[in-house]
Amino acid sequence: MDFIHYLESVIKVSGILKEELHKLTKERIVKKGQLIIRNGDRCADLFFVEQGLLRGYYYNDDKEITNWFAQEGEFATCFYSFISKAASYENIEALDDSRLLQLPYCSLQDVYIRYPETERIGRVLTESYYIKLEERLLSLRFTTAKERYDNLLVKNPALLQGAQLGHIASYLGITQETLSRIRAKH
Amino acid sequence: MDFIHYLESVIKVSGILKEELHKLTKERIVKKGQLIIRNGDRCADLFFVEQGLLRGYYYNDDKEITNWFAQEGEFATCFYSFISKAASYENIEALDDSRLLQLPYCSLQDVYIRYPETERIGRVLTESYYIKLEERLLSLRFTTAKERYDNLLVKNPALLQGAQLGHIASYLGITQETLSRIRAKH
DNA sequence: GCGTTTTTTTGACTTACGTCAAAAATGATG
DNA sequence: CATCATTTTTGACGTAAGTCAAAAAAACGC
Repeated sequence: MDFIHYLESVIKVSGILKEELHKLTKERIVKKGQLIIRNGDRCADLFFVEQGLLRGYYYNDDKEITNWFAQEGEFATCFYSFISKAASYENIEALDDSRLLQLPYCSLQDVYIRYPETERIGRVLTESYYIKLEERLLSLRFTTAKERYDNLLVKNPALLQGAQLGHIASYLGITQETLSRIRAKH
Repeated sequence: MDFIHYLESVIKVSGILKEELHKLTKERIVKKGQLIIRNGDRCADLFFVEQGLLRGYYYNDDKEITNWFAQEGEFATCFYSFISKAASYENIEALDDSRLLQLPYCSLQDVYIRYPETERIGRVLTESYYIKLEERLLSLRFTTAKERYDNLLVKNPALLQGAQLGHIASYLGITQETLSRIRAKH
């Protein structure tokens, strides 16, 4: 799924807008292990993963906590920083050699103003991310560590290949040790 | 803070749009204890609390879990149901005699289409609710029960008047018993 | 004001998961 | 392929908060 196709699934994208977006958007190739956003910096770009895998994480009490993964065909950004223009508390790291599209905040705002119909994309996307976050909160609060792991195993087995145990564990809200014990019992 | 003033803080609201919104919006008076949305029903309205206090809650394992409170000047809806048109898993209850403004989903969609600049309100509002939810998740995950209570005490003392202990407790992600013990130690 | 229901508190006990530490497995590098 | 670093597993023990149950306090209806 490429960027323009994704947008076309949400709104009609005119030829002019397509061209405009193509101009504003920059392709970026990153290597496995590369840090794309460092916490403390402002995250002023919206990324779209064309190929590869990204991880958003932060530190809590000196421990790395993975907040999200972005797989091919998904958006990625430090949402809080991107929206509020404040410094990011998250880091973004490439877990694989990846090809990204990069759209600066100011370009996006510009598009919003010049093509008001794009506000709809922003709204619909944000709504869908809200729903996902709500589901995540419910799952962290009311399901056991094992249920969350089993659920991920079913819903996103690809992730368990690309990311390592510690990343998955903190993403699921548990320690590495606990996840290892869960796996040991099949 | 009334509805129109709130909107005006986000975008310019033309006279025509104001009138339009006034026409589409219905005032609704509800009594303390009244159920406004029942889970299983679709929540097809966006509410704005002009006066009073609402509570959104759901059941998990036969236990009531308070998901949010909406105080004066705030919006309230079963977000998931409102966005997706699916049945709501939440209930909405008035914790006080309240005066609400009620805007139906279809009217809102209509406004979005006829006044594209309002998409911006939808987007900005959703963004701000996303950030709040993110903060909520972090707080549930990384702070102790006592820290969460102390924090609420500072940030929203009014809530501790209007709502009862059980509501507050499940909102903070703890049991009533635990919250009672926290309070006992000043 | 008195009895009934609802809400809050207190107590004894349980539990899922965390912590700390060390061993085993895996993988990268010259 | 031997070495060193990183990742995963295993073990012993700790703890914040949950559960169940019953008493105390507050709120409500008549």
